[in-house]
Amino acid sequence: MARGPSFATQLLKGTTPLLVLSVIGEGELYGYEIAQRVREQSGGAFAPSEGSLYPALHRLEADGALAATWRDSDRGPRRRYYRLTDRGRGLLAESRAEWSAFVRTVDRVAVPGR
Amino acid sequence: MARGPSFATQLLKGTTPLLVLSVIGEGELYGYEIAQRVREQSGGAFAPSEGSLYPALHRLEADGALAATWRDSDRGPRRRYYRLTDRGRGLLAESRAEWSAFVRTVDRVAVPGR
DNA sequence: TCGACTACAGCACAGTACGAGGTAGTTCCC
DNA sequence: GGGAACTACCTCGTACTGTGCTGTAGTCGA
Repeated sequence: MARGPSFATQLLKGTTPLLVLSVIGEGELYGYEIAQRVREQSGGAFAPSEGSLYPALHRLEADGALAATWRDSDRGPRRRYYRLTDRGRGLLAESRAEWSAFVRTVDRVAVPGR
Repeated sequence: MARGPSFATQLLKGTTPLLVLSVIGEGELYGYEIAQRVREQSGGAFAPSEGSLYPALHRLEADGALAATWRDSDRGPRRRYYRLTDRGRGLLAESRAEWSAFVRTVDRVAVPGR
């Protein structure tokens, strides 16, 4: 029957930068912690894997939206802390606006009675 | 600066089946017409390219969500008309529910004050 | 005859999510 | 001291999907 990935899995594509920027907007965080925040705040619905989280962080850093610094931990391996740059704050605002517009448009086509 | 595709382009990934099922739910349509409907109803925001529309239709047909028949046109090439099957109607309802849940969850993480 | 539009299809390419694997430090318990 | 479990980062191969381009083919108007 040509079973593919679930609909929800496909929807997830593209929202990672928005989610990541959003949680980092709350304060300086390191990678592992970002994944936990997203998982908690989404009620367990979103659990970004390491294979998608770390590349996304690197892309955002390369784009100048995030700045990062290594710091030792008193318990466990060292951590790479990320914070929003001015550019990142701008990108977050833009991304939120684009997300809202996107939702309105999909609803207009796909959800009856709107 | 590692410029990639726009945020909105990435978001689009995964919504195609929902949009396609939705417009076909309004009545039997052929491929080219489906693209036009989506474009019109989205106010021009979404314009599915042929390279993504036709594969999506074929996938949905292979999944048993759509049934199709060839018919001659009185003007121009023949057309392949698609209609929802019972399975397709079920999938449309499911997809709408998943979409709504997905939006609520993203909003919870990414949109402040909700 | 030529261009524009309709209508379908296939291909190479690009971007992203995931799973699996690797490295390395700490903690706890037997 | 040995092993499991957890923290924490990273990279690789794979799968899926959207796009642009090309191809085929019919109709229509200048």
